[in-house]
Amino acid sequence: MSKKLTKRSDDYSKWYNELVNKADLAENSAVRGCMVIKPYGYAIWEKMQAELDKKFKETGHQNAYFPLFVPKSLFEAEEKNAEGFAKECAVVTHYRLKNNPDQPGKLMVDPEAKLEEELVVRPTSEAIIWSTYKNWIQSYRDLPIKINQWANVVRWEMRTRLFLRTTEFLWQEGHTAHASRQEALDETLLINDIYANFAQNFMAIPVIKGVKSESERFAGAEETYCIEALMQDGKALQAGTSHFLGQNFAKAFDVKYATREGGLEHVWASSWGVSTRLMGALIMTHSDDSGLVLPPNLAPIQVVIVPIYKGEEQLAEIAKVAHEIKEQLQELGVSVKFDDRDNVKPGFKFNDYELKGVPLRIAIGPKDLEKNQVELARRDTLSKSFVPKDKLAQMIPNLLNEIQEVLFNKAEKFRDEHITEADNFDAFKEILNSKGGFVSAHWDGTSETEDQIKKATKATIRCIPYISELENGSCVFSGKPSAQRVLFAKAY
RNA sequence: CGGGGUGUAGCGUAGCCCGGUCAUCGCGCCUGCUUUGGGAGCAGGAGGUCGCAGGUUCGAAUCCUGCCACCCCGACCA
Repeated sequence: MSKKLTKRSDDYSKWYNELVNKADLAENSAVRGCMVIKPYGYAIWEKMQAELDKKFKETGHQNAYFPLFVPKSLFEAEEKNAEGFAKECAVVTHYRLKNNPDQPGKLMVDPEAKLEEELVVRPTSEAIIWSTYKNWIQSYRDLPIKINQWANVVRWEMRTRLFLRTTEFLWQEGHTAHASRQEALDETLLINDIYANFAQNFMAIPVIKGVKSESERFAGAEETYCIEALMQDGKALQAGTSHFLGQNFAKAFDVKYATREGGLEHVWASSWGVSTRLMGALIMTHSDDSGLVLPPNLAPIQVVIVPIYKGEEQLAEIAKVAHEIKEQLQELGVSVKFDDRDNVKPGFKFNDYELKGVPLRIAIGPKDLEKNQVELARRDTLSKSFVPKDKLAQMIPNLLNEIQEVLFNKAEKFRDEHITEADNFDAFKEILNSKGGFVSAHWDGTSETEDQIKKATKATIRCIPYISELENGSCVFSGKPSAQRVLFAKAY
């Protein structure tokens, strides 16, 4: 296997897979379509979790946990939701194995141990949660309920891809119940904003907030809001969704509350989630041919110190300086690793931390000790400079902020350059085939047209952006009147 | 479930058409010495039911049959 990473431009999928492996983020497991998230990858996910969790709690949400298994009868209660997920459910039908009489040493499913009712492994938790909320809600005094759960879900997809689409994935899913339509809608939008801010400010991933078209809407929702990001290969990625569920689940599970006025009404709901798919977005937004590039906010290691030395005495001298620097920086809240492994050479370490996307690298050698300086290298620009040792503490926090900003600006510029208007279908197709990215075009509002466009180009409506201004035009496909542009793209 | 492809060491592979010291090479791993300012060098070493089961043959990784697994392209999709 080559030491070098495949170039992004040569084979984007191959580059992506190699990067995920070589940066020590995750690997395919022997289990169909599932992945193993390795410690380094998981550390990044934990950073995301911590930040999101903080935001949810700041806005009055609480964490809870609901069962993995959903009895089929509950699962099917909300018909549209059930229908939407039916084709990708793992189902538990038996609860016991036994020795196989025909093949000694092998086990078989015990036909005697068939479940009365099959259990669906949750592809999403609305059903199990709403069957529980029914017991929790009687009066307007019980509302709102604003709960989030960190969990795994299973969707038996035909084709999988590390982080972007795996059979099992980790996510958070929020499920709220409210006394009024407006309150539930406000919640839905609030969360979409939280997602957008998180993506942009924390992950440095520019996103477009919008509404899904009917055919892309969550099964069982009245409206799906989303954030859409653009990857370096010109394909769009849905990075998060927030659904306004109306009273669909309340009706399906008969969840009513006594109003202040003495009436009895169904409650209003929202649900929302982001998943480990965001890891994929992170990789495909910032990485380069040298590997992962992590925004400082997400980097488990923000600064790595690599010693360059001959012999143990020299290492000891360098280690003394390295530890000084490390302590100084840690007091400022910067996470630092001093890599004094003796079994790999400095050059290997340089490459390794570049692959892993560590934002800043400090190299200290004998020449630096003499001059009281260090070599400081930036991952985002791959540039190096010599910095007086005493300046580091004041420089580095600022530099980390700067890198965070630079990464966002760079990604935003790329994204903006890849939003192209098309006013006829030939231009539409041409844009998709050449530069890719989002195509901003008029659409007549029908699912039929969307479907035809998808068949012809593989592009779908990613969203109807919030900011899309009303503008009279005619549909790029059917020529029928349209009131605003929507964003099309090929998507992951 | 349709169409195409692949199974050889932990990973990536050569060999297969044309059966016969063919089990090849690279990475990784182990030991030793020398190295350390951009993925170390040299020497030695360990590691294989050639996917599984049959068949043809004096002889099969190689040919034939069946099975299994995986991958890619579609349908599906956070």
